[in-house]
Amino acid sequence: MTSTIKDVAAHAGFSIATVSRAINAPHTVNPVTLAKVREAIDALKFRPSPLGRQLRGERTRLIGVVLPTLANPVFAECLQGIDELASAQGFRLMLMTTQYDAQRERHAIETLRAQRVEGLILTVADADTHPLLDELDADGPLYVLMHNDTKRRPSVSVDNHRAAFDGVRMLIAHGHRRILMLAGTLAASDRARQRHAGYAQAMQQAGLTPAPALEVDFNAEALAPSVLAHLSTGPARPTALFCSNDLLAMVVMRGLREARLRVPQDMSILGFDGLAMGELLAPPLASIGTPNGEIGRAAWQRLMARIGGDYAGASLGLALPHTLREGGTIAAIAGASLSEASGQRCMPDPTRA
Amino acid sequence: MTSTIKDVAAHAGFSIATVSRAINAPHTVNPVTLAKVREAIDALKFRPSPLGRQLRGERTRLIGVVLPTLANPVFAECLQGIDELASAQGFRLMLMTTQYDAQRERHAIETLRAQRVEGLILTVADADTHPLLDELDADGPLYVLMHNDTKRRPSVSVDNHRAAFDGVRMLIAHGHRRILMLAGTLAASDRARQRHAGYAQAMQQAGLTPAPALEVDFNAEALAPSVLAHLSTGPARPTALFCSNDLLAMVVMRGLREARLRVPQDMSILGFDGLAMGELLAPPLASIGTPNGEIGRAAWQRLMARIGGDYAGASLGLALPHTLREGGTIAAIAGASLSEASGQRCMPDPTRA
DNA sequence: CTGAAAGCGCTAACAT
DNA sequence: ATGTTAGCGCTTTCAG
Repeated sequence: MTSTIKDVAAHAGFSIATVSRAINAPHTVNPVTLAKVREAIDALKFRPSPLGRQLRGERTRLIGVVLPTLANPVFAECLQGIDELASAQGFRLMLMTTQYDAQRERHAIETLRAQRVEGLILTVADADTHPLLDELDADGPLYVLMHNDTKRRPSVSVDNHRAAFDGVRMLIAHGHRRILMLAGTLAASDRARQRHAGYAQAMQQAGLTPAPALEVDFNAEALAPSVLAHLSTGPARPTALFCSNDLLAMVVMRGLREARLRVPQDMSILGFDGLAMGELLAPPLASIGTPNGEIGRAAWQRLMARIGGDYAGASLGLALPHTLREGGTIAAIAGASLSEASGQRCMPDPTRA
Repeated sequence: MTSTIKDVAAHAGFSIATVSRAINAPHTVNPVTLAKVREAIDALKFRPSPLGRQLRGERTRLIGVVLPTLANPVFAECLQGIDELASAQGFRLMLMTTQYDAQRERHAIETLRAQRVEGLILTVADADTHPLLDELDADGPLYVLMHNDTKRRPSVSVDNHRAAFDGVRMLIAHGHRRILMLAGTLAASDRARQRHAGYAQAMQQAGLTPAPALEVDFNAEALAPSVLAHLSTGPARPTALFCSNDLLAMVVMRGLREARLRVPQDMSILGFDGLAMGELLAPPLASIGTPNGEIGRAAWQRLMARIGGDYAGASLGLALPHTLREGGTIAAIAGASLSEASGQRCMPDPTRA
């Protein structure tokens, strides 16, 4: 395995150029020669080193992937989707995670760039205001964003605004009037912003008053007293919570249980992400679903399109359809008209596609 | 960014060798020169290409990671642990997944090897009988296994036999006598075998008869009729199920619910993995926990030790301590003595450490 | 159809 | 302290 093209050439009795051709353009070499070279390759268990090729300035067949974390299955699923296509097409993946940290984002991109990746698939905290992406636009490599919901850059996501809007409308159709949105500490991300905007629009459209998102500490064992106060006190307490992601929704559900609030009788819960695991909860978690594997695969295809020179079709944001999973965590409030709830079937906004 | 060491040299008015030294051994160059070179580096936004270094035969600073899948949080967590240390130490990770497929395992290892990774961290289906690992032992690169529980090779895991033994003993201490083990379709893995052996030993030691593991289709929506028949019929039906992993346990819980069997009143459930998510279920899933992040980090450290030439300490299997999470999915059977349950505190077998 | 040689970006002797 | 040069493994003109 430490054998090089030189060894093969010597073993076969030809020049390294012929060996190279035998590998990369078999039809240009004499069949007899070809056979001998192949024999030598087998005998020496030779595998051409990508390093040589890469250095030679050709394609490195390397794609960088930058994700916030793998602790959230959303990203693990995306990566799974990417990996599927990548390995089928003979590309290698170089992975870096950022923990939502801007400095680590910068470092990851620089490292990958230095490694001469041919393309980059990434999820950043906030795509619109990201100077690094401007740099990438300026002098490569080509990239595609995942889950960053922006019109200004090549990306694959769902329409977060619309998705949240649909979800909250569904809560309203179930008779809820006091609906609060809960967000993780990462309220600064572009998707969190857009989900809140969707929430606000749905509320206003129904003549209700949206509230700012309430920040919840993700890693805490129980819900903070200040948060609980918002949820359980008085006649004005919310009857439904829209959580900006499923992991958060699960933590909140546990917190509520510990606070002796029943889901969904005392509080309805709507998550965002559609994690498969949510369905296994009791009651099964209602959630707005994103097709993560599909997002990963679509991001890959767009990246390949861009690398192939197809800038026109692949330069803008692509919104994949979201789904609405109506689990057991949503109760209807007495007297509500449910007629409004049906008929809204989760289409992406066509102006974004 | 497409600038090379040559460009910098030209810009600064020195030779490429001086530039190289300025980067790799700053103290050996004249401070004034150094300043000029650095200025040029900044001006051109030059970052040395790892490719050149790698080809030069130095360290590639590349580590390959081979995992069955990222859909199971167990592996995502391991990867997270690895990534933590890797990025802190300036290594890059190349990731490949195998979907438990032997051919893909082979392909992944060959690809990574061709890329000249300095080391490999992997989880394979069955470590003991794996010819590829013998090849790796023979001519590198160095590797460490994760979650493969074998004495014969460098690995980091828990003591699966002992862990299953502890867990099943706990079930027995709760008064259960008819305990069945359920396994995913991957019953062929080394860990599944050892978990079953642990189950069998605990049963026998209590004078009970172990049964072969019952295979369950992971991806099915509901439990197969044939499986349900095993679980729900007659007076000899099991009162407790030991599931070979948490994902399986969750699927089984849903299946039981649909079959109108209550957990834990009608059936107790014990999982394996200790996924954080299991605690959010209702009732919270009892499970044997593996410290996945820690396993990833330990694997990294062993690999680094081996690369550093420390073969003695890092060449054998390391078993990290498992934990026993007693969730709400386990009910006591009337008349059981619980005295036996306490006192067993999840230590790894000292002969393995 | 095959070989010789240049060069990708870099490091490390070896010279100066 | 700095420059010159060879060479890592490979692909690709350019000659034969």
